[in-house]
Amino acid sequence: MSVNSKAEILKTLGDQTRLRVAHLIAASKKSLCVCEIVDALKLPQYRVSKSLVMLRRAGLVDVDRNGTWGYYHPNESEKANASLFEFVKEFCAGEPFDLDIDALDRRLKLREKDKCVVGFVSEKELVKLMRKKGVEV
Amino acid sequence: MSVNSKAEILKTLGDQTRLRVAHLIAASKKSLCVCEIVDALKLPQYRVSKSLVMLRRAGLVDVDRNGTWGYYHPNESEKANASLFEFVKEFCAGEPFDLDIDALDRRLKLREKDKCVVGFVSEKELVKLMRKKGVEV
DNA sequence: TGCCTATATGCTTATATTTGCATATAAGAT
DNA sequence: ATCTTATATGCAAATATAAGCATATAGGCA
Repeated sequence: MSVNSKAEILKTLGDQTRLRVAHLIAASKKSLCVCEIVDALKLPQYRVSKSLVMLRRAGLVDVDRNGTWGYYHPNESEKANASLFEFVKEFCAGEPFDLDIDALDRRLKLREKDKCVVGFVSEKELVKLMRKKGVEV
Repeated sequence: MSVNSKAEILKTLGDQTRLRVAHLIAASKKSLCVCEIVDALKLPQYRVSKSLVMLRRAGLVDVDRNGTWGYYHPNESEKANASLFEFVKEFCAGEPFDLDIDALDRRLKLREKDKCVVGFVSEKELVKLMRKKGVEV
């Protein structure tokens, strides 16, 4: 791989939004739906969406589409990515990034049969839905 | 460390010139003098110099100054950097980056008592000096 | 003193990037 | 068919960045 494409990968990760998104995808064992990422990071949808496009262009993530819903996960077809995502996880270990993971984990509790079944939800709605579902808030 | 400064580190590495410079510093066991880097990468001096400033600002490298000469090495005072440089070495392992290492190794043969004693030298001069010194070209 | 040489830096231009907003697309439900 | 919802994208403005060249600084040496 050229010097340029290696640099391009790091540049893509070198942005707050994209790094948080990539870290979430790296750290989560599941494929993540866009609205789950949006809610976990509390960022505008278009920003997450654009970040995902760039991560995809850099060959880092891939998407499984299921109707309108898109599930993002590390792109395993590039075998170098395994260690890259390991690095991202380690590099982002600790305080500020952990909070994203926590928020994601809560949000994932709304899944049914391991699939996302709601779109964006505010914190208030999230709590309401968790109560209704009977999961720990 | 904030999300921002982590992203900043990756952004700093996400540039062809800076990545090549960082890789050279990561892969070399020795502190490298600016002119050695310039010659190994065959890039304009100001470009290498500016790259080093940015790598330093990002906390990645540090310099020991010896008169006009500057010797750059990984900044060990940030303990997270050890694994970061390990990553850079692995990430850049292989073809295009290896050529930089080869060029550096040749250039380092001109050192005396492990110190750089010449400034920029062209390929032609390099060969001449190596012959004069009696080292393998 | 004045001249080299190693390295850093200021300035300019061209180009890229980020952000935000509005809107498009497209699938599903009523 | 229409409405809603999930996701993507086009555009404009503000800002940042990279590249190149010229020049500054500053140490060592004649």
